[in-house]
Order: sequence, then structure tokens, then C-alpha cells
Amino acid sequence: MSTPTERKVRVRFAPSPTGPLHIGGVRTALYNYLFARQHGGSLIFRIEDTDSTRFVPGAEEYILESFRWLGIEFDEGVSFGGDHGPYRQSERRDIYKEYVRQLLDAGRAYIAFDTPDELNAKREAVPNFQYDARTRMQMRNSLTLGPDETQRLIAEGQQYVVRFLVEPGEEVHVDDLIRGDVKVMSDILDDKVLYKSADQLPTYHLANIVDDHLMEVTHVIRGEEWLPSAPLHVLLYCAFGWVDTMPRFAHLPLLLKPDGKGKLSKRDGDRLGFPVFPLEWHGQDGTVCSGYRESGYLPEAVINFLALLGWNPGTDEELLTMDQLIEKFDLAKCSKSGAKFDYVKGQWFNREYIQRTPDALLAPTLDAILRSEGIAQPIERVEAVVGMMKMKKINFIKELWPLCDFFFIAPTYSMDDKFVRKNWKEGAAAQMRRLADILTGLETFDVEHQRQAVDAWAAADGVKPWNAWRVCLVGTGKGPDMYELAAFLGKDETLRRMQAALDALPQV
RNA sequence: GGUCCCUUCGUCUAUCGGUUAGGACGAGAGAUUUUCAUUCUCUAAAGAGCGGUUCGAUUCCGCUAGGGACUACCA
Repeated sequence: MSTPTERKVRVRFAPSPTGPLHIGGVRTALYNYLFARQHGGSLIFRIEDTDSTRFVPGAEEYILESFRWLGIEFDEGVSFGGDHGPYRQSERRDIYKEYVRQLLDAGRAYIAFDTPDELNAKREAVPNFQYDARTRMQMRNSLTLGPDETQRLIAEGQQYVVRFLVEPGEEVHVDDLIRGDVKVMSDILDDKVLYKSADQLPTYHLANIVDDHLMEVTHVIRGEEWLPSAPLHVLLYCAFGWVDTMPRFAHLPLLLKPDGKGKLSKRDGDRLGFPVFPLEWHGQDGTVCSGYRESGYLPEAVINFLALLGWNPGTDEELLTMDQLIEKFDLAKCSKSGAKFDYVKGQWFNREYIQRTPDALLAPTLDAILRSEGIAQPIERVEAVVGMMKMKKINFIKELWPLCDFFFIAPTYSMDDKFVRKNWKEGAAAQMRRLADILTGLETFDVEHQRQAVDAWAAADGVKPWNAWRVCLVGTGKGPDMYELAAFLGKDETLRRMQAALDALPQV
């Protein structure tokens, strides 16, 4: 038999369709993707829907669309095909039944009839009650009832569960790629429920191990919240006799709340004003959760930001493309401690990516905003504005509108504006009249011709007309280089605004 | 309560026994500038505590403290 390291790398991301995909889940998927790509392996998309009561319609599609947007690609699984299917656990009932049977026959599991109510009562009555070697002989199960009575109850239609029989006194080792050798005594483990007769489905633990085995998964890369149940999973591999091909584990540090304590949760987004989901989510109860896409994040920025939360390449590089991440990613370099979710830095990543993205790709976003403001412009004009303005201090394209409205709407003039007061001083009106004359005389109204003419005059007369000119064209202290702005507005509009300013402002 | 994991600037982190403990975000200051920005320069800012091991510990070990996760017929 081959060892996991010799086998072709196969990893999986296996969410349960109970709602929108959490940003922590996105990071887990990303690490799996990077790992798979780096090793020329496969990434599998499996749906873990063994809890029929928590199924949420639309969640699966939402998850798929999120990964499409982010550029995380799967090789096989639900909606991708592959020869290890089906990849939806609810479609694998018969497979699980077979393996439950195996465990039962081997005496590694047993049938229990205790109802949820009975168990709750027990937990109330006995402090720290746990269904295990110390207590199982006091419960209603096949061990205490005997085979005949067990068969009779089943035939009678009593609901039951199958529990894993954990032998005490054993030291269980979880060999974790990030944390090293994690030891746990089997005594502290409880006899976990593996299968429920009520819906004919296994629980996570059983389905997970059976599927990972059958799908030939070589590495299980998942969140730290699974570390406590990892020993149980190891024991299951042992019980099935699959230790030789047991996957290697890597438990990732958790994403923590930016403030206070605890792991990042759904509600923190609304509370602190940043998305915790990749895409906007519309719940059935009418609630809407904001998404990174709709908030104006570029997928590359989200990927880069997430990749560095819990891992780093060991160098000072921070801006990394997906290809670079694939090349540099290393599970051994993952940190062990949880990372507070620093969304301010996430915004910085977005700013960096906006500045690196071609104007033509950014223009449609601004164009949509302009249209919502009732401004329709040829897309080339919008693109030009993006080009002039994207170096401003903005984290999102939507922040551009208040900074660039003057491109499309003639300003009003007021001495109440600090910038106007400061720059519409003695001689300003005369300067602007002279400037208007110069501009009027220009045959070609582009940046270079303006610069030549105006700079020559400014140098000869020793004047600095630019700020007063900005008052005329913008109305206040913002905007791009004056020549670029004037060229964009065109000669007519430029002169019109200058005249309007001269009419409206004091003749100083 | 029990079990496990974790602990370097406010935050994300580098350091794999010997460093002026480095970088980034954020903050502050300055320079440049045709406004706002950009860019550039600089500043403040950290090894939880206590014991060991060692010639030498941020680094290895132990204890304490703190944080986190798990403790369902949920994943």
C-alpha cells in the first residue's frame, strides 16, 4: 500500500449548505486550492448535507458563485463531475449504510435507543455527563439490551442511532502539519453518534471519513475548530483499517473578531461595518448580509488579503497574485495562533489593487454610479476620469463620485469655501481674464498646447494662476492636474466655467 | 467544569540559541507638489509573568496567567 505522501495530492473543500459561505471558509478553500495547484493535485467540491434540518435553498449555488467570482477553481465535485461521486452526501446514503454495517459487525459500534429527551435529562442530572465507556452500560443500547431485544425494538419501529465504541486507555496521535504531534487519551472521547435512523443519514464524522477515504483524499486542510474531533477521526480510520491511507491533517488558525474576543461571526460584519461574506446574501427572512463583491472589493484583493491572514511567504512581500501564492504557499509556514480580522488592512489591499487594475476594467463600476446620478457619458470619458482620479486616497471606486462630480457638473462658487477664500485673492480676476484670453487663442486644446502657452505666460509674468483656475473649473480644492482637467472639459466648457466664476466671485 | 490549541509593536507578522528584534497596515511628523492625492523621509510602538537548560535565550523545557476552540441524533 502506498503512503499518502506518494499518492497524487487530492484535497477537498466540503461546506454544508446551511447559508452563505463565511469568509473563514473562503480562506480554508483558498489554502486547499493553493496546496492542490502547487502539487499538481486535485481540489474536490463536496457538499456535506447530512443534517437535513439545516438545509438552506440557494446556499450551494451561492457558494459556487462565490468561488467563480474569486477565481478558485475546482477539479471535481458537485457541478464539476468526476469519477468519485456522487459528491453530495445526501446522495450517498447507501454507501454509508454499508460502512456503518461494517463497524457494527466488527463490534466497533453499537445501536443506541436513548431519545434526545432522555439524554438531556441525563445531562441535567449528571454533571459532566458523557456517553462513553463509563456510562454506556447504564444506557438503553444494544450492549445493555442484547441482540434479541435490539432487533425487536428496531422491528417495532423504534428510532435509534449508531454510536462509535471508543475503547479507553489508548493514546491517540494526530499528526498535524501545522501543529505537530497532538496527543489525546481516548478516555476523554465520547461514543459519538455516527448514524441516525430517523433520516437514514450519517453524522458529519462518519460521512467525512468514509468520503475522504473513498475519494482518495490525501490532505485534510480545515479550520482549527475541528482539532478536538480529529482524534475521533483517527480512531475511525483505525477502526476501518485505513491507517495506511489516512490523510495528513492541517488545522488552520481561526479568524478572530477585530475587536474583543472570539472567532469571527456572521454578526460582526453588520456590527463593525465590513462584509464577512464574499457575495451579498439575501436570507429567506428578508435579512440582507453585505458581500465583498457588492461592497466594491476586487476579487484579487480579497484573495491576497485572506492568503496573508494566517500565512506569509517568510519575506517582506505582501502584494501577491494568485500564481505567486500558488508558488510560495507552504503549510509549514502557517501560523498557529488565531488572526484578528483586520479589515482596515483589507481595504488597503483593495486600494493597491485598484491602482494596479487597468482603467478600462474599473470604468464600468464608476459608470454605473454616474448613471444612478443621472449622468450618461461615453465609457471612454468615464475611463479617462478613472485614470485621472484612481490615485486619490480611495479604497473603493464608489468613493470616487464625490471626488469627481465636477467633471460632469459645473460647480457653484462661494467665498465660504476655504480653498476659494485662500486662492481667489488680489489679482485673481484679472489673471483669469488673461488666462481666458490665452486659452481662447489656442488652436489645439490638449494638455501639451495648454501647458506650453500657460507655462510661458506664468513664467514671463511671474504668476501662479493654477489655484485660481482650479477655483473656476472645480469650485473647490480637489481634482486632477489643471491641464488634464481643462482638456477633458474641452475649450468651450472651460471658458464657460471661467466666465461663470468671474461673474459669481468678487472682482478682486 | 473537562479536553485540546495558542501567546513578538494597537493589528497581520519575520526571527528556525548570539540581531541596534525586521517588514506591512494604522497613527504622528516632515519634504516634494498646481488643490486633494500620490511619492519620499522620519518618529512612536512588541518578546505575558516566573522558574529552569545553556557561555548565551524572543527562540528549548516547566509552571502560572491570559486568549481561543471543542464539549449535539450541527457541521
